[in-house]
Amino acid sequence: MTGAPHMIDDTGTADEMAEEDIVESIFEAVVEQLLPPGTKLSESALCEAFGVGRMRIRRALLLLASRGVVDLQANRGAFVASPTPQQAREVFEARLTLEPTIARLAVERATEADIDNLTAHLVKEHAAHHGHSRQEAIRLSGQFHLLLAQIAANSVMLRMMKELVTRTSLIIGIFGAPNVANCRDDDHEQILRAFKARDGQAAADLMAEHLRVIEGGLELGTRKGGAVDLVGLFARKGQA
Amino acid sequence: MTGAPHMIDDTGTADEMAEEDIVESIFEAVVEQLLPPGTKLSESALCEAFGVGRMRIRRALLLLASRGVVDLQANRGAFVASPTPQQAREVFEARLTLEPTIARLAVERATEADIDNLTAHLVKEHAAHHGHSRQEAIRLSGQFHLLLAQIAANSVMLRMMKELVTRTSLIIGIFGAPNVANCRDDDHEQILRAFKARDGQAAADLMAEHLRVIEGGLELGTRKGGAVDLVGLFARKGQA
DNA sequence: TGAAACCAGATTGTTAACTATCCAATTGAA
DNA sequence: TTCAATTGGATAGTTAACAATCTGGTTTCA
Repeated sequence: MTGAPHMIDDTGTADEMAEEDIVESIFEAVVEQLLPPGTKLSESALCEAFGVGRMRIRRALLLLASRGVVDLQANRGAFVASPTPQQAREVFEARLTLEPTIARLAVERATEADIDNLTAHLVKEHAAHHGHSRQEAIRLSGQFHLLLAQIAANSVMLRMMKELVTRTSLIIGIFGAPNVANCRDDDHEQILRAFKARDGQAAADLMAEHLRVIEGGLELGTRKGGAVDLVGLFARKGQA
Repeated sequence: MTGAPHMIDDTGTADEMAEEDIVESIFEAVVEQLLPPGTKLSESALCEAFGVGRMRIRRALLLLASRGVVDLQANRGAFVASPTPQQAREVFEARLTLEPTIARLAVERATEADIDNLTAHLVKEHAAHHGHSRQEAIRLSGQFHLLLAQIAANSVMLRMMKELVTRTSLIIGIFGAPNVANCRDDDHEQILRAFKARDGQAAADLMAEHLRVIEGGLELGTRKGGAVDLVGLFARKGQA
C-alpha cells in the first residue's frame, strides 16, 4: 500500500518532529553555545531547519519562552534569551538549592550500572577537554549534571535542571571570564569519587562548592556580546 | 510574556486575556479544587469562558501541560492531570528540596512590610478555616507558600513553586485523607514566628516538617475519583 | 440476545490565507 | 549634509476553513 513516491517508511510513520523534540534540539544548541544570547530565531528559518509547519515552531518557541530560554517580543519575534545579572543570580541560587540534594539522592539511588555510566561519561569529558573540542566539552559538562538528575530519578527536578543547565550556558556565555571553562572536570571527578564511596553528603557538599566556584568565576558586571542595553548605557550621560 | 506589565491601550478594544492570565486562572481554579483531576477542558468551553479565540486557549493548554497540570491526549483533548503516586512522591520530593531553602531565604530577605503581610494573611487563613469556607481555606493555604517564595525574591523558584503548589492540590484531591485539611494553619503560624524571630534555620526546619506531615497524611495506595486505571485494576484477575 | 460493524455528530489538529506591525531604505526638505 | 517623513518589503499574529480522529448510538448479522 505504499504508493507514495517519497516518504516511504514502512518501519512506522515517518513522524515529523514533535514540539518536545524541537525544544530539546534548541536546548542542546543553546547549551553548546551554538546559539549565542540575542540570536534571532525566525519562524521561517526554523520551519525550514526542522522541516515542519509554522504552528509546530510557534508552539516550540512558546515552550522555550516559558522556560526562560528565549524571549518572545510581540511583533518582533523570538530571540535567544540574554540573562540579566539578576537572572543569573537567581538561576545559580536555584541550582544551589536543587543540585546538592539531587546529588545526594543520586548517590543513594545509583545502581552499579549508573556509576559505570558516570565513569564512562567522565572519560569522554576528560578527552573532550584535552582534545580542544570546546563545543563537545561544554555539552558533556552540562550533560553530567543532567545525568545526576536522571539517576536521582525525579522527573520534576530533572525538567527543572534541564532549564537551569541551559540557562547557565547562556549566563556563562555572557558573563563568563574568557578562559574559564564551563565546569572544571576535576570537580566532576571528585563527585564521582563520592558516588563510588556511596557518600551522599560528600556529593552534596562537593556539588555546592562546585556551583559556587562556577558562579564565582562570573563577572556579573561586564556584559559581553548579546543585546546591549543602550538606554542604561547612555542614561547618565545627559546629567553627568 | 510581554515585557510591559500593564499594556495600557486606549484604542477602545477591551484587552483580551493573555495566555499567561488564562494559565493563571486555571492554576487558581485547580488549586481551589474547582477543577478536579480528570476534568475535561474542552477548547470550545474555554473559548467561551474566557472570551478569546481558540489559538489563545490552545497555547494556554500547552503551557499548562508543560507544567504538569493538564494532560494533553492526542485527538482527545486536554484533561486536568491525575497525578500518579509516583508523581506525587516526586512533587513532594521537589518541594522538600526547594521550600526549606526558600523559607530560609525569605526570612533573611523579609522586610517589616513583608512580615506584616504574612501576619495579615494568616489572619485571613485562620478565619477561613473556622468559617468553614473550604475553598477559601485551601486557596489561602497554597497562597501562603507562594507568598514565601515571593518574599524570597527569586522568580525562577517562584515559578517552580506555582507549579508544585498547584500539583499538590491535585495530589491532595486524589490521595488526601477525607478530613485532613490541606495545610494545618498551626504550622504556618509557627513558621511566621520564625520570621518574627528572624530565625531562618528554624523556618527551614519547620517547613520541612510541615511538608512531611502533609505527605504523611496522603494515602498513596487509594485513588479516589479521577481517572481510574482499569487495566491495572483488572490486570491480575486473569492470573491470580 | 449479543457482539461487531457502521454511521453521525462533535472535537481536535492542520493548513493556508489574511491582517497588523515593524524595520530599513528612499526621498524630500531645511 | 542631515534629519524627518514616507513607503515597500518582510515578519509575526490572527482568523477561518478544512481534514482527521474520536465517541456514542444505531443497525445488522450470527
